[in-house]
Amino acid sequence: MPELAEVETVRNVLKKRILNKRIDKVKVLYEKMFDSDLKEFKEILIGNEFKDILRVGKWLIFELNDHYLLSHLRMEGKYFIKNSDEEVQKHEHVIISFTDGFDLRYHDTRKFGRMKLVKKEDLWNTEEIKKQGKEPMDDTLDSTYLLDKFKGKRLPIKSVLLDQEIISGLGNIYADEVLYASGVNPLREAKSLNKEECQKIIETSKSILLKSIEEGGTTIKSYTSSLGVTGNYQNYLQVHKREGLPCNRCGNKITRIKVGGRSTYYCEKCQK
DNA sequence: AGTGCGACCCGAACGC
DNA sequence: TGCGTTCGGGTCGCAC
Repeated sequence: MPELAEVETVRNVLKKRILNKRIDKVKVLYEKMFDSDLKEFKEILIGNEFKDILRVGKWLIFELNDHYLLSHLRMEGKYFIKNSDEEVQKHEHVIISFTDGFDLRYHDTRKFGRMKLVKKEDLWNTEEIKKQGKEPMDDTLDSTYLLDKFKGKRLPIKSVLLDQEIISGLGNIYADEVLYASGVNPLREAKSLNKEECQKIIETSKSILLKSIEEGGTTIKSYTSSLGVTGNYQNYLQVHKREGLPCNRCGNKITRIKVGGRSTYYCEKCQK
């Protein structure tokens, strides 16, 4: 489940491998992956090269000459670098071949990921990008901002942390970890959080994401990739996927419940 | 506007 | 063993 830390890891790894290489061929095997015109997509990519890779929230942004290619990995999207003569595997939906004989291949078992091409000048007017809230690492994310966003919200704080329009980058794993580290019960109405608790959420989400990026993200479902994107942060998880195991703070058993249809792990004793 | 829920997907896990 | 069923999880779109 790529969240901000995993997407950042993919960005860092890809940057070392695909920048400034001429694109020779493009093959799209699952067209619904695209929100933009497929023919135009191929025309623009062929002969072009990736100049840089950026990231906004969980969106990967490949910079071309006059365009950006936006890519969202959703649940299980992965990028592989493979030799062009290697057989195309099941679930490889987009294949971008470079003139040096290597491919960038997008692999997505569940086909949830999306790609979209936008003109450079339109990037910040693109709906998907424009609506992203502040990232935990953004120094302008403060308790005033959060209190304002939480105002009047009766939804459980867990669900609100997953809302990318408020804080951008948290997913189901880190939302649980942040709430545990903040000592906040996931079921609390967002509007009930005070300034100190908001502050705590900001601090812990920043430190948890930074630590996770340092560790190369979290690998829950183990997979091997030719990119070597196999993170270590799963070794640091305090509550996620730890149902029935003792809380590292108080020894109480970690509980698993459903919040807004999502699995949520927390300690009933430590999180008030 | 805020909220709730099914749909999109498919492999893995589960139940019998 | 083998088969059918359920689950998961980010985001969108629709209904209330």
